[in-house]
Amino acid sequence: MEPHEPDLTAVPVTAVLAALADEVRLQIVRALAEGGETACGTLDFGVSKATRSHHLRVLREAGLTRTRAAGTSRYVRLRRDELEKIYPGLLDAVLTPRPPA
Amino acid sequence: MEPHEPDLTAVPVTAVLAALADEVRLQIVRALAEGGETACGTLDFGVSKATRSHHLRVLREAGLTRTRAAGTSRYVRLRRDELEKIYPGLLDAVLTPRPPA
DNA sequence: GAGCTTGTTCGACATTTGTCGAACAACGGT
DNA sequence: ACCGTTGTTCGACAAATGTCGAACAAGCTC
Repeated sequence: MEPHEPDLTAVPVTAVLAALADEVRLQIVRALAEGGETACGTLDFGVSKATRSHHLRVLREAGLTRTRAAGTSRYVRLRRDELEKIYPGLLDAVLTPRPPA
Repeated sequence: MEPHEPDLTAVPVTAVLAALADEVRLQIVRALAEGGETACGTLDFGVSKATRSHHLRVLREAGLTRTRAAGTSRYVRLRRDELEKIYPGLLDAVLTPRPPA
């Protein structure tokens, strides 16, 4: 089945925000922003495989990531350009490790 | 009791995003962004008083709004400047009615 | 083909969240 | 002092959400 990667314009803003409003998913997004395309297995943040898979699906269905299958692995990457186009500044606002107080 | 309006730097990003990741609260934020300081009662989006009060508290405790009491009313306003300082671009990215596809 | 690796899916479960009505509190006007 | 207006708080409840282990699926290697 297709990985269900929606058109970003078809995803409600609230869904995008909700996808980012989780500590684990934010860590994933930060890792992807820094490391580019990454194998799922590399994204280990202290949760089980099942939970990680769940979070990756949420991100994917919110239009934040794309997934490419290769062998037994799956490679995930951020849809930065599209995101920047539709929600300019969003990622930067959220990704900066510690915003200047 | 004080309305519990936290220092924005003390609120985790996920809490800010979660506060924005709700349709009703987004409508409230949009109304505040457009209309400036607004009486609670004016913010009617088809939910009960109790629910509206709940949403306003979530926004306040996420550091997004400030509340001022006057008579029997309470006036709410967006903390735009602080928000812009700590999460530059966030509000704009979220507030624009329909971003250009 | 057997076995290992890599992920997804399937319940199950506890927690959180959005919603409401009702009760309560504070203030203003008559 | 009463009453109406404006909001908050208190359960209660249903729905959504994050988490896990176990089972399953798909691919690679020996």
